[in-house]
Amino acid sequence: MSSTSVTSVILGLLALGPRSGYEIKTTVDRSTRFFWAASYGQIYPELRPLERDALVPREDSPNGVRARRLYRLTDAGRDDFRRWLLGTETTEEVPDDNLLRFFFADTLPRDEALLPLEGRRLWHEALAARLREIDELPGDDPPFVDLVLRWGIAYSEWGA
Amino acid sequence: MSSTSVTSVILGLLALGPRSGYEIKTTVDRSTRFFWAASYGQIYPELRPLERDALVPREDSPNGVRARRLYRLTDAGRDDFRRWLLGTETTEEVPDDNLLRFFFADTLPRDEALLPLEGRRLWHEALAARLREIDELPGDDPPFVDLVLRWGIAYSEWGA
DNA sequence: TAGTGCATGTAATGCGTTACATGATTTC
DNA sequence: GAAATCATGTAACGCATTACATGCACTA
Repeated sequence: MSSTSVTSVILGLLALGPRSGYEIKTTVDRSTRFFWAASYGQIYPELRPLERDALVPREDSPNGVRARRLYRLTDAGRDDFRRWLLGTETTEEVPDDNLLRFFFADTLPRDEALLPLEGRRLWHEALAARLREIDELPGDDPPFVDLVLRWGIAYSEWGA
Repeated sequence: MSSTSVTSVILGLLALGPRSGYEIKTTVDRSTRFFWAASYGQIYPELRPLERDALVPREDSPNGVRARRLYRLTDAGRDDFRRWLLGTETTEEVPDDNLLRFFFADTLPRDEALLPLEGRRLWHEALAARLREIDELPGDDPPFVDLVLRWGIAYSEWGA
């Protein structure tokens, strides 16, 4: 399975309940859009290989009369998703993966649900440390440039 | 002049002092990288039209012996940059422009330097309002999805 | 009955990153 | 004298957005 963010998000949304491609898109637009967006051009093509890997077998189930394809997670798919969700590959730099895991934390049982949250916190701390490092070395930065750095530091620290 | 972010950033860095393409890249890597990055593939090609528009006439000035092209802002370029910096086109959704204006605020005289900061605050408030709106309508979201929304709201409110 | 929303998909387009080419110069 | 850094640039590639094509169904 290809491991881009789209894959994980699709799997995650299907873990919350069966959906069509169209619904995946609208859900993303309502929820993660502010930090992570997706377009039909990503979603529909990605559904194909996911079917192939037996992760999401589709059921042609017309809702009322209108034709649409509902996708549902198989156990294998649920496992794959769980593996991603509990994964901790520190994707240094980009906050996406961290936030997305955070976002899907409630698909986990109660006693594990805090792990993604913890991962996010660790990432925040790592970022804060790196920014502080930069802030302390040369010293020839104009005031506002420095302010943005401080803002970044404060922002990271606030994530705890 | 094309009005992508690269343009503004190049202009902004040159407003802080003359630089070469290489130095523009390294400066960006040290400073804005965490929220806005640029590659040679963007920087060097963009320098050409900026020259054409007489914004940044280059001077072939070997530093010591090594050949490099220093770029300096013309008055016209400074004006263009100032116009962008004080601009308030609310680029709804994407925080980049806001943060970048924030970042370059110290190229402005003291009495105007707070304007970009204010712009950033307004953007934060607008975002917070929108998230709160979303948070309040349907109500069928699982707990952590809601938590992320609340996180977004808190984050936005914190920007004040 | 005209317009909007549901629904699936693909092709074109745009844009940024990665990788490469090239060469001088400092540093170890 | 080898490796790292300074320095400028371009071509290929990958990937996501935009726009388009298509058609049914609900609603004003």
